[in-house]
Amino acid sequence: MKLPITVSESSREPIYYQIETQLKSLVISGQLTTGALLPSIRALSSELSCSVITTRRAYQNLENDGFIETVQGKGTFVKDVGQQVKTETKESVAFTYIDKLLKDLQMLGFSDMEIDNMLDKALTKWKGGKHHE
Amino acid sequence: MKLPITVSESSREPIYYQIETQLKSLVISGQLTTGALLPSIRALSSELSCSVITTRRAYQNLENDGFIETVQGKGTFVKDVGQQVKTETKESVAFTYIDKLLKDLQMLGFSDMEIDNMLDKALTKWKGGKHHE
DNA sequence: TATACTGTATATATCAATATACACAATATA
DNA sequence: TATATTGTGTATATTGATATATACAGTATA
Repeated sequence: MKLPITVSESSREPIYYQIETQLKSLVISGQLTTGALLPSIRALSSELSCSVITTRRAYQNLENDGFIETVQGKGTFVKDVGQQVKTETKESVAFTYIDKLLKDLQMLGFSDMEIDNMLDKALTKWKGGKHHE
Repeated sequence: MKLPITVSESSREPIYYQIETQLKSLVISGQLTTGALLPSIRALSSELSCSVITTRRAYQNLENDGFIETVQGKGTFVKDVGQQVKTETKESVAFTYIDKLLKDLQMLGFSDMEIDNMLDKALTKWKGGKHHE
């Protein structure tokens, strides 16, 4: 099972955190359903060209947060996450992301109108080009 | 001279990098002009409740990138950055930020229309509430 | 019962952040 | 006009977080 997860070497966020965040997104968005078997830490570390310890740490943090469950020798599985928790988490995370973007763009010196225009343009391009990349 | 710089303790980006990024934004947005004296590494570290070494590292990286210049015993000053470089950097950085947001929102499972609506709403709120915070 | 797959634990290297002592430049003041 | 003081940036040593390789242990299956 190959998951749509990527890590950026140039990002300053820890690799384990990049993995953790994306896996959490896959769970709360429903792309990974309850009981699903996740890739083994070895398979994932090979896929992402990182250490087993790094994928392990991501899994462990998610287990501590109640999103997944690991069983020695068997594998790691998605736990049941209530629909309400999913929705609330999604919206909360989305708000945080958007808010940060607006702050960053303002600090770069863009006006409200410029921000508006850039977002419009980016969205149009995004909708059109998403499936060809 | 108090600069509009903040560091987030919960962010997983290194503190020196948060400072570096925001200072660079202030320079390329023109909010800090050529020759301007930056706060001393001690003043800034005190303001941000971090170590002198951390602010120092941000300044040093910016010096290596040609944005500022430090003089032993005197202080740190903004270097002359060409208008073209400023504009290009601004647009490039903005594009990177927006692209990342769209990717993140998609991974959270939002549809194009939902993303559109969320951004619209956030922008409206942003324009209205910006000056009251 | 061998082997091939799971997750787990230990030790090591590098990066991020810190406190503290050092060196250079401007300035107040005796 | 010395020189003490206070402001700059700089260098060293130490702690904690991040990432790694490698050896260990549990589980399923050929």
